[in-house]
Parts: sequence; structure tokens; C-alpha cells
Amino acid sequence: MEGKDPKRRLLEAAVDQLARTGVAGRSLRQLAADLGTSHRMLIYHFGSMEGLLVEIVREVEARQRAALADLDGSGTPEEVARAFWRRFTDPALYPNERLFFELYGQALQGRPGTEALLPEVVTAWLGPLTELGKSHGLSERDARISARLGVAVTRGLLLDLLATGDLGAVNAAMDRFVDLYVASLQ
Amino acid sequence: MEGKDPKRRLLEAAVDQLARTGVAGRSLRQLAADLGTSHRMLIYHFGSMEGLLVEIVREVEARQRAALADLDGSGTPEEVARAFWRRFTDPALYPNERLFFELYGQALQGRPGTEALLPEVVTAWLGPLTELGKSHGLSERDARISARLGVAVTRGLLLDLLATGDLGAVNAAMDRFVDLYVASLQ
DNA sequence: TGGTACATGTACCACTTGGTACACGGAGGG
DNA sequence: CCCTCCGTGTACCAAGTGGTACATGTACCA
Repeated sequence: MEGKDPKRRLLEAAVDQLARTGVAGRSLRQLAADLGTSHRMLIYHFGSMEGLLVEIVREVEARQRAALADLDGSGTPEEVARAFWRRFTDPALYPNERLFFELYGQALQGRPGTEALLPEVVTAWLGPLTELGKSHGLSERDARISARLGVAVTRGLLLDLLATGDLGAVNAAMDRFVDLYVASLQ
Repeated sequence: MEGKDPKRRLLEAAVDQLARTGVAGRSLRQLAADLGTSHRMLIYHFGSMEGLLVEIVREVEARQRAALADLDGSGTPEEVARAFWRRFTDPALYPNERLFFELYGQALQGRPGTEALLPEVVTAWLGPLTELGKSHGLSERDARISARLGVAVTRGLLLDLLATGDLGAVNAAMDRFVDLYVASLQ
């Protein structure tokens, strides 16, 4: 166990740490102190602050993809949606999601090193979700539109949940959305 | 014209400027240079960097409320939704929306001075939108859930639009949502 | 006219920042 | 046994940071 690159170990620890503290005002030194190393090491392994940020973004994206990979086509879209939503609303994931939205916000403002997030942040999900819709009888076009809407609803309600903490309310809203969707299929 | 407080003028100019540059890595001095003044002035009027941030957040929130105030109860929920969406997707508003989401992300991470955004970011919209639903025959509970879902869809699709720039695709998704909603009423 | 309050600028402070120079140590290969 | 390479630490640097001290200008009121 732990048979990893020191760089790899540092990166994973850094992402976990930044999920807790945020990335906005953190300096190399603060982060290094949190990780029990020196800022010199971060520069050594990642070249610069921006180089580190690039790999942080890449890792956050990779974790999203890992979640995506678990989306197997078994089950109706309704079942898949409910299962996914239950997973996303696990409080253990809140820090990761906060970090995701923080980086999203910075990427929208063009912070160097974060640009890589934007091109894939929506489209990466569209492919698998569109397939799911098609495999349950939707046309390509309909499936694509529904996929996009599903991503938006999920993200919007997650933003709500992280801000308000009102799990009951967002669950009710997601139930409503799934009901609307299911009803439209009949 | 321009008969305003110098502080007020500075604040509005600062929000406009930060909407363009982002708030993340900006220093007092950079911002002051952009505004054609000295960082000393920002400290003088706002007390500190954090004091400035507090007022920035307050102003962004106030602008949201101003948009909200335009939401008059006339028209069906469908008409109101479409009109609102058309306004939100005006490219002239993109910078303000980017700033909004950036501050949202930082508030989620607990950046001092931004906390004020979170308690109201969802609930401020729930009241008026719930009234709208009720005035068109929904129960209190149903109207409230639909309002919450509507806010989430709008924010989620806005995030999509700002990241991808694909206005056609997000418009199609919003149309789909409104259609789903309207169909459920019959 | 004089004074008082607000607005602004200049110069400075201690501190932190990202990044670099350099030295050290240990592991593996010749 | 030495040499080279990787990982790490310490010490340092110039630049920029938020914040303060203090002087100055300008308007308005007595």
C-alpha cells in the first residue's frame, strides 16, 4: 500500500486539503504546511503555483469522471437519476463539491491554470447520459436535451444544498423533477 | 447626474470592474489602479479589504434583488419563466453572472466577507416565485417545491451557458423544462 | 476670514508571496 | 567505492501585500 509516486501522494493530499480549506486565498506555503512539507517541494514537483493548480483541476476532473464511470446503463433513467442523486447528496462529498464549484467559478473568470475545467465540465456528462436516454427509447436529440437538463438540475440543486443545507427541500425538488420527467414519457 | 457619494461611486465601479476581472487574485492596489484611484482610498472608504468585499457582496445581492423586483405577477408562470430566461441570457449580463458564481463558490468555502451571500441566495427567490405559483392554482407546498426547482434549473443552465457558450443548447434545455412543467398542469 | 470635516495623495511599514540557489542524504549501478 | 540522480530541507531574494502616518487640498459654515 502507498506504493505511489511522492508527487502523486502530494497531489491527492493537496486536493483533499483544498477541499477543506478552499483554493482562493491559499498560498504555497500555507498548503505545504497543511501537508507537512515545505513549499519548496510543491515547486519541485509541480514547477510552479500554476502548475500545481493545473494538476489540481485535472485531479478534480478525474474524480468527476470516476463518479461518471459508475453510471452503468442498468435500470431506467428514473432509477439511475435517483441513485445518482442519493450519492451526490452524501455529506462526505460536500467538501469535494464545494471545491468543484469554487474552481468552476474561478475558471469562469479565466484564472490561469483552471481553463481546462470548462470545455469538459458539461459535455463529459452528455455522452453517457444521452446513451442512457437513447437506450430507453428517446431520440438522439431528445436524449441530448434531457441529459443537459438533468446535469443542470443536479448542479443547481447541489448549489442550493451546499448553501442552505436544506436536504429535505432539495430532495423534494429533485423528486418533483423526476416525476415531471417520468410523466412526460407516458 | 452622478450626484452620488464618492464611496457609492467607487463601490459601483468596483463591482463593474471585478465582474470583468474576477475577485480571486485581485489586490487592493490592482483594483484601485483599474479604478483610477489609490489603494489608500479603498481602505479609507471601506476600512479594509474584507470590508470592501462585504460591500461588494451586498451590492451583488442588491442587483439580484433588483432583477427580482421586476418579476411582476402578471402572466402565467410559463410566460414569466420564458421572459426571465431571456433576460438572464443577455450576454451583457455574463460578467455579472460570472462574478455571482465566483462569489458563490468562495462563500461556500467560507471566505470571510462573503458569508452574507449564502442565507439569501436561494430563499430570497422562493417567496416571490412561490406567490406566483399559488396565484396560478398551486398549493403552498407545490408552489414552493416548483419555485426551488425553477431556481435550480435556471442556475444550472446558466452555469452551463457560461462554461460552454452554447446558447442554442441551453435554450433547448430550458424549453424542455418549461414544457415538462406546463404539461404537468394539465 | 478662519476653521472644520471630508476626500485624496505620498511615503512608509512589517510581512508574505512565488521562486531560486545550494547543500545534503540516501539508493542504485558501474 | 565512487558517482549520479532523486527527493528534501534551509536560506535567501525581489516584489507585492494590506494597512498606517501624515500632509494636503477643497468645500462649506460661522
